[in-house]
Amino acid sequence: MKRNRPKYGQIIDAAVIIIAENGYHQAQVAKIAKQAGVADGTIYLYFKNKEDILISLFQEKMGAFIKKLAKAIEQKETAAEKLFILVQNHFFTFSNDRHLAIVTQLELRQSNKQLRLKINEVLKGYLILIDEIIRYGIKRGEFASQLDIRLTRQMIFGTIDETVTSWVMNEQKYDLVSLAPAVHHLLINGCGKK
Amino acid sequence: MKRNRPKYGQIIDAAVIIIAENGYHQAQVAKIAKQAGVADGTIYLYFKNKEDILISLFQEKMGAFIKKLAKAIEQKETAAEKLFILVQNHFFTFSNDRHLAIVTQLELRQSNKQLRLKINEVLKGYLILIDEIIRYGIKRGEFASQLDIRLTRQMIFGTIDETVTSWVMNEQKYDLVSLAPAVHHLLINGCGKK
Amino acid sequence: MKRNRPKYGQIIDAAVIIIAENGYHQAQVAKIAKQAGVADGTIYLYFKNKEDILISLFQEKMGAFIKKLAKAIEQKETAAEKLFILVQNHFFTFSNDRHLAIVTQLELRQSNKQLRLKINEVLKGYLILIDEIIRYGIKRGEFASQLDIRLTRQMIFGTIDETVTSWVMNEQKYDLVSLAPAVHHLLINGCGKK
Amino acid sequence: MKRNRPKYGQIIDAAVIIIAENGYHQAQVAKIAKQAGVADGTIYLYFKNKEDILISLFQEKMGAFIKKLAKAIEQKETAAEKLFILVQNHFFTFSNDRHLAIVTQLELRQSNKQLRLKINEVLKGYLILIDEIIRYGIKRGEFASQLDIRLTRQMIFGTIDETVTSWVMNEQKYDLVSLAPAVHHLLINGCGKK
DNA sequence: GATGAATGAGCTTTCATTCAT
DNA sequence: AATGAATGAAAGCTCATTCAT
Repeated sequence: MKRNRPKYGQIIDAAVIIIAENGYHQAQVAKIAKQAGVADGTIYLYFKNKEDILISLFQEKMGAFIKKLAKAIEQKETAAEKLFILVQNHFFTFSNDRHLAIVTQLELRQSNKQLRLKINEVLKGYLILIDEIIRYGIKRGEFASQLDIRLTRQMIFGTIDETVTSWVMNEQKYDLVSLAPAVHHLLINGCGKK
Repeated sequence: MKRNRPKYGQIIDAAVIIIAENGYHQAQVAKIAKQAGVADGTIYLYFKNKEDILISLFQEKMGAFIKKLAKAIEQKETAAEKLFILVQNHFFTFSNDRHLAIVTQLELRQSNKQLRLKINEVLKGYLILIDEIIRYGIKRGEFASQLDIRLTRQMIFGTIDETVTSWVMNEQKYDLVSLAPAVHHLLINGCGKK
Repeated sequence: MKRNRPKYGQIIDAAVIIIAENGYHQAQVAKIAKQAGVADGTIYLYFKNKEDILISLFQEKMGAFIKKLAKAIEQKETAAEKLFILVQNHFFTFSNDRHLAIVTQLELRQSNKQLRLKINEVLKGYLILIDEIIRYGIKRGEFASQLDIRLTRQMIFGTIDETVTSWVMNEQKYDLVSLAPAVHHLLINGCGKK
Repeated sequence: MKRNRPKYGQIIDAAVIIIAENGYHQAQVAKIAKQAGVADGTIYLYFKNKEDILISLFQEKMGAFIKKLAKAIEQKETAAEKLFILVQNHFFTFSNDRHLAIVTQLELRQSNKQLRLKINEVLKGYLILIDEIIRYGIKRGEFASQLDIRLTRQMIFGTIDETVTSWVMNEQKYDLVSLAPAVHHLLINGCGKK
């Protein structure tokens, strides 16, 4: 299996760095190959084409994040706690990998519709986690019973995403993780019973 | 002044149509020129370069929207009403100009960091409107006094933006404006006192 | 019309020279452009792609030759005379444009099936001329009445083509035109009544 | 001797199949290796490079054919009979190996001048057979004494070759062997005394 | 002898921008 | 002011060949 061989990960990590440092449109395959310490052609032994690098990158990095997140959420008892874990983990993960933050929040969004559809496919796993928390919260009576699941999910995801994007565009110059409680509070309020 | 001559608006309107129908990366200057009914070279009598068309497009369209929005908000008494007007106008405006919705929510986000910084410059006017509502709501005692202005603004903008983007990506197949009350409710909850 | 503007012919003539001198696989677009005295991109204002240059080249050069040939053949009374004109003109034309001879006899045959099908389309006009002479000869009683048209055409074309190809592969070091009478004699014999 | 080891023939046979089914330009070494059931690198234990496979292919296949042909021709008494055997055997051989027919008539002609010169080297053996028949026919008084050997050979080879190529390009949808008598008749006529 | 992962040179085409008319 | 023909830089991908195992 290709994705278990060391060069696979090497190339993806190189892509993250090159895209973060040069921008999406200046991230030529040749640059990525050089950063990964392989020949240009080697890239194509592991990836179908350039787009495939980007999709794989997103799948690997976000997939791992979502899996870790799902486990952490499971541990918690209340919907409020679960939502807090989600916000905090999200902020923590991107704080710890600033290159990845730039790539997912800014650069990968410059890709074409085709690629973004594949990215959304991956994101679906994340959105499902949010949906589950909302339903759980309603069932437990923590959240208002008349909540529209889709809109509430859009509020939660939109707020978190906008917060991270703002932080990245401000060149990550304040501490993101410490915002988690306040953001969580806003969201809980939004979901809460009046 | 160039922006008062008829061809200026003609070219911007052509750009909106061409980008919406062909996507950002397939919106060549030649196509825009043809749609606008001018020669390729004529574009450069009105705009410095291609990026300048896109920035101007955003300035013209969003600028007009923000101005209109500011006036409508002024009319309302309470922060909750003001926020409702903001949400509803936002949804209404994009519902009525579906080309513009595609361009601002999907296509223009594929531009490079450089361009997006300029776009954010324009958006700042919109964000200030949000900030004013939040402050006004706190001052009037409608909103919780401990609200973090920036985070709250990010929640409001993030939620609205995510809602519109989802609607565009779902090919605008449901009614966006009718979501305004529910979205407003979520946001007011988020801002509200416990 | 593009094919009437001077650069159209300029590029085709440049392609003939470059292909003849460098071979089909070493005839890069950049080389052709340079030889034609235009920019690389200019090529694409006149031709859809590289293959289109080659097809157009063949159409222009062979098309003109076939047209000229048809006129010359018309002038002659007997099938034998017509056939002689065909052989002689064929040899004469390629003798006078040695670059073209190399391109059509050697280099263009290295193209892919796709291109060769288009080339055959053009050649059809030539083969029709041969067919007409054969039918005319049979009708006039010059040629044997039981001749199979297709096979006879293949003999005539095959013989002429092989003769020219041999001459080109021998680096054109003998006089091709002076072979016309002997070749004609062979063919007439082949077609003749016993 | 390498050409006596089983993998040598295996690779050549694989090459014929791959080239016939994929075309010259789509016949990558990797594909040939896979078809032959060997590793890519193994090819280079038996052949100097890719071109060497093609030359060897032609040598092996055409060499065997020419040898067989020479023997068959020897058996016959008259030049006319010998020529008939040649035409018939030629048609028969390619009828029976349609892959080989595609490769020699269409695909190998897409090779570069270099390779075709080597191919011509092999073909020389075939052309010599033709020459011998012509000389024999003249000597025996069957053929016209003033025949130009080279031109007559070009007529014979050109006619046969064109007939086979046409048959291949028509997707081999008629019976080639049954054309032998008519083709033979044309050629004999061409060679004959008036 | 056999393998197959790795190499890296090489080329067509697009398109924003210019400038002579 | 307006035109539109001409420019030319820039990059993803293929595949014959090698060589460590």
